[in-house]
Amino acid sequence: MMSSVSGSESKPRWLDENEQRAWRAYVECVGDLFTAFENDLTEFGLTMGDYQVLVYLSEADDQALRMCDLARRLQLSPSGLTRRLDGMVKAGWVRRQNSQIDRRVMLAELTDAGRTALDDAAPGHVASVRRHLIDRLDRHQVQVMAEIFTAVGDGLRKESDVP
Amino acid sequence: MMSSVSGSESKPRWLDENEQRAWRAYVECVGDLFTAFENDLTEFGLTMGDYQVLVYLSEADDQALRMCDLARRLQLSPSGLTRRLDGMVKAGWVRRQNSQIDRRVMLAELTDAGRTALDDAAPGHVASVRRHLIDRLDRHQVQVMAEIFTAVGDGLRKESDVP
DNA sequence: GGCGGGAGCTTGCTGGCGCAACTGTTGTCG
DNA sequence: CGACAACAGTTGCGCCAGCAAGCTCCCGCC
Repeated sequence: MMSSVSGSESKPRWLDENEQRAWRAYVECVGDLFTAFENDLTEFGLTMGDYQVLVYLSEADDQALRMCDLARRLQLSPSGLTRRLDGMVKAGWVRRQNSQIDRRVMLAELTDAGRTALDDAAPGHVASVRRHLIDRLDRHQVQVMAEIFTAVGDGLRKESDVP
Repeated sequence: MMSSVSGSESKPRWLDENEQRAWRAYVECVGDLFTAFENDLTEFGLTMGDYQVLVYLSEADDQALRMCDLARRLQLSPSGLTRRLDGMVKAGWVRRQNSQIDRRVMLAELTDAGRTALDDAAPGHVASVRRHLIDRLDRHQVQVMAEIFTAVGDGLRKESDVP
């Protein structure tokens, strides 16, 4: 008892028809959507994970981010990021660098090869996102989609840092 | 070059601001949302994967489905399903059964324990879905969410069975 | 000023899943 | 009828990611 989920045990407010449709469609779609993006990216020798790393690094001030910050943005555990970077370092896209300011910190820095890989893949990836997702929606749906996921994302973030 | 994605290489139609917002919010949210559901389900000793198996079996005619049909609905590879069922059989929620009609086929059948596990978890899971997702949206947003993901899902299905 | 708590990263272990290869079964076509 | 393609499921292998433990290093507090 007193779980975060309980309180509903008394009276489970089920989903109405519309909610049900939204939920089922979402659950059944999300996985396939992800693998569709992954498949399209293999052409460039990248995974979605790799691609996101490249994007975040390319947007960072010195093309570099602290591991922990990067991990948070990628929603990845520390160990997960360590290993993903292992691969990307070996591929030559990223360089590890010790921070001068805080010697605990490891910086992940985008290499020229990494920037090139991103530039090569970006058009294809955007096209993929359009083809599978964006271009299937009208302006209004895109607008609402943004609202939905910022709202949900905010909610999740709010909950997780209460403790 | 000569990729399936190409045709866009000539002129990469980038995402406008709204599309960008929708896409980023989506990507950054989806993972956390999934793990939120998973965390809430651990309370009942289930994963999202287990839960979905239970749901689909409980909705099937004889509380049973062919492995391949189940795999398709779960968007899971054959081997993936084999192993997931291994766990669920050991947990006593599902029974394997040879089909009389087609001896290649293995049926996955819901046990009474499985039905009970589902009934126990369902209210909490629905509450979780409400808390993290549905109740953060208004009626219209829910409506549009259903539209979005049925449209995208249809698109994905259409593409994948062209070959 | 040094000491304890906590932050940041890595490593060993484990579990889940996809791919490819294999077995057994069915269906089809000459 | 007999051969061959296609289908259903399982198994070996490898990859990726999370958790827990361990190391180094920072910082606040006595």
